[in-house]
Amino acid sequence: MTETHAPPHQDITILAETFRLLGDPTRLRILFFCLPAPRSVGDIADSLELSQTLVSHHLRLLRGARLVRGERKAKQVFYELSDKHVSG
Amino acid sequence: MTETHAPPHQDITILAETFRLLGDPTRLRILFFCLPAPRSVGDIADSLELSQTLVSHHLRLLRGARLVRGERKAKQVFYELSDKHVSG
DNA sequence: ATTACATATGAACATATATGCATATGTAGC
DNA sequence: GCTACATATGCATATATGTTCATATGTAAT
Repeated sequence: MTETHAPPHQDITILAETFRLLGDPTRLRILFFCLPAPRSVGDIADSLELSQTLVSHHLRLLRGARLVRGERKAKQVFYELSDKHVSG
Repeated sequence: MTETHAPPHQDITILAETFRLLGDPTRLRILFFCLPAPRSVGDIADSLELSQTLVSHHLRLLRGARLVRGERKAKQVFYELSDKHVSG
């Protein structure tokens, strides 16, 4: 029985939104970089050779979609993927 | 050993491009609709209440990324997901 | 050939989005 | 308090992108 019904609009919306966020090379690089371990904004910017501002902007979007989580340690904020089961 | 190296630029580019294409609700709906069985352009347009032109444009993008494959049967063109192992 | 039907293509346009610049906010030490 | 460092935010902008309209291409029947 290969019956399949279209997913409800809301699911489609959320799915598409998630894919859209993953659909940018800069954001993907940021995500991969944070995959092994939490990284500070400055570390991300330096390592990926991106401006601090740009990284912050992208992190905001990723945060908004709960793809990433930021934790403050003194002056720095370390970001990690919010789905813990992904990074192990 | 949780060592992870960043994927090469080309892989990132292709991945991001794929995600970008999936990141639009209309295209997602089209893909889900073609998931159970090949569908003609007209069928897609009617069923999803989209203009024929719009469907064609989106199908072109999906074709370009080899996410979808179109086969002509007389006047109609039927589209299916190109990765056969997905639909089974 | 002409007509009808199905799909594709190109141009135009309005909106979305990525990026940079300037600046604000937060944190710690003097 | 002030200064230095790290991150975030708002505005401006150039480019990308989704959609529509008009039209072209392809296919089949008369």
